Amino acid sequence: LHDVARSAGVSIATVSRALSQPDTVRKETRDRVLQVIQETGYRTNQVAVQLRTGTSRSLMVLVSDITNAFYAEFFKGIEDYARSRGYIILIGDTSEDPSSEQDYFDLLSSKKADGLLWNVDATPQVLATDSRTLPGTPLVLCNANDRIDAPTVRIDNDLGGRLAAEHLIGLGHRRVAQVCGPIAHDSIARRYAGFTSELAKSGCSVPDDLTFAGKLGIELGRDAAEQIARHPDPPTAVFAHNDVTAIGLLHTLLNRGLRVPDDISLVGYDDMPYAPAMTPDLTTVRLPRRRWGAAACKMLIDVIERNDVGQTEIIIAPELKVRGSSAPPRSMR
Amino acid sequence: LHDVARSAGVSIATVSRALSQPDTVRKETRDRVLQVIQETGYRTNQVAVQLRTGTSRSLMVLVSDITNAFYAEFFKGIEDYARSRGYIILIGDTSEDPSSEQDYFDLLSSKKADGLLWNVDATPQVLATDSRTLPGTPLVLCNANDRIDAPTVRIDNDLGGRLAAEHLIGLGHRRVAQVCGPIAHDSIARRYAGFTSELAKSGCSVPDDLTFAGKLGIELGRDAAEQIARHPDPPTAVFAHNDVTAIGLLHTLLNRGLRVPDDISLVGYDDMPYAPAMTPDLTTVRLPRRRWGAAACKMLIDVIERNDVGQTEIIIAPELKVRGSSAPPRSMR
DNA sequence: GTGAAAGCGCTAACAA
DNA sequence: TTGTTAGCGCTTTCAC
Repeated sequence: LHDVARSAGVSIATVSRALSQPDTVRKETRDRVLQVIQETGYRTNQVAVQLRTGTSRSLMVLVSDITNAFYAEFFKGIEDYARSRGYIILIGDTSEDPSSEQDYFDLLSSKKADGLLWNVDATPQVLATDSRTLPGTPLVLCNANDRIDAPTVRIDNDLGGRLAAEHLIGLGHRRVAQVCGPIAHDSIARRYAGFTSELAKSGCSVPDDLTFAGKLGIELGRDAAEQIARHPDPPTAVFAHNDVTAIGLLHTLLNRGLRVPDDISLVGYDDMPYAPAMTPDLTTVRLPRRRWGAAACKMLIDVIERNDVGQTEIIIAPELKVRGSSAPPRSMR
Repeated sequence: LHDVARSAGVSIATVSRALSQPDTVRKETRDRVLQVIQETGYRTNQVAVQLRTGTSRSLMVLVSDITNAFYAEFFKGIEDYARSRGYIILIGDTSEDPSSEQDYFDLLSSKKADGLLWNVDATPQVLATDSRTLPGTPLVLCNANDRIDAPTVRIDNDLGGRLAAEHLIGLGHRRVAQVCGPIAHDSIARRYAGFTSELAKSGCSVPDDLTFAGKLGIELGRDAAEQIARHPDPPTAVFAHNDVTAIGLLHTLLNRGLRVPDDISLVGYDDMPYAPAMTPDLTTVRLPRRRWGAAACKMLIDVIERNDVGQTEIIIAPELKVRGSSAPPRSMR
């Protein structure tokens, strides 16, 4: 900055102004300054700006497991929107590890980021031990969490569960299995509740021995499929709480000689990119992940910039994608 | 800091030292200071530290498309290793957009990050227009790129291609198709070169009308499959440059009534989590993505901290995972 | 319209 | 062992 000022024959204050408030500087002066900046390739030091102004134009995004391919589109939605408002994003993976969470929170209180977009599943342990750890920075949740009071942009998982149930009931299924994630996660609990309550409308319920719960993933799907294949009175349909799990189910069911959807129908959740390329292609509840990320990001930036946020909770509706893995049960054909 | 100093009855310098160089402070003083910090919940402002010391203990990771699920494990490898050395990572998606790249480079010259881990595919356009844009910060590439001179940690894609060819040749295939990504990408060019050169050893080559190139993805796989299915003299095996593309191929081949691997064998690349859950499960070239990320991250931190980096190029070997989608051609059975 | 100077919160050289 | 102080690079009053 000093060098630029010297070369342009002005003070550093003028250079600074030429950059941040161009109209407060006479045109000729401004042009001269910008000329020098062009020549020297000067770039302002963001850290100094940040220290001085207390603003970083960056957002922290925290997820519990970056390994989950599910987040890819979600990040993209955030990234694109953030960029359009002049922010960049910092993605962090807490691995649900308290010390890791603490590290990221420290960055926030250091004002390295202006706000936090938190896709929290389980209530983080930091909150249990020390309520002070949640920094007084703008925060938007991407999942409902009754332990934390903050604006939220979330998927309507209750609706998602109901869509799946409605579809299966509509096809004529009455004996149905469900493969759930950790019920302590709000998003999972709602899928579960939506699915079972919609079934209940038709007098159906999922028996305990057809309810499988665990960490969602291929392995859980495989395990559930094994038990279903061995079951004396097997279900005619299964609802899996995400597509990866559904893939595991599908693979093992086919291996065990069951035909999908002839013997058993399968409904997934998420609509991952590979869902339409399974054989049979997977009926699933589509989550508009990119839109979800963008909406959450918009709300966070609005909070940061104290714009009119309007509603404090946005609920995004999923959508059923009917494909080849679901059909009426054999008894109906 | 001032407040803590006042409460503890010492100077701010002592507080600073108690935190960063505990042994230069008398134990009693230190304890008193730490006590106060504990009570007040003081957290040091990283931005100020950064401005003063010129170090941020954070690393920038740049990829061209975060939407690619392939990166998930790669990020995790980086994250875990970075954390073990006390660094945090900032993930950015350039979308191969020059202005976006420029924004991220600015962060680097601002010293918001101590170094850059760059998984560059195509040579970025910033380099073409302005050679000054590449900041003088520590840089490690995660893909070879002859336009940029920097330490590199990369996958041995030549070997990957050769493993696929060797496998197919070994099974007895002689008429083989290949579905490639953009040949301008170094990683793709090497897969291609490795595959074709290994085939050449057995006097085989991939005819032009069985070579399909484009943006890797389900659609490319589908298109290739259509053409293969219609081909008057179809191949007995296909090598796809990644698993997503292989999934698209598999789906359409099966839809067109071809049996895999009975009529046609299929080999993918990457070993994505869903590869073993396809039907048939996918033979593929496994890339140890987590190890790759960790190795790259280690090299970058070593460069930053001026440790002995040793070699300046690390090449990570992929590994063939033989599964159900490949078998000898019908003529050999 | 422009310049001088204070200061964001911290670290490190130097002094005591 | 501890305190004083300069200054990292910038923005922003307040004078001129």
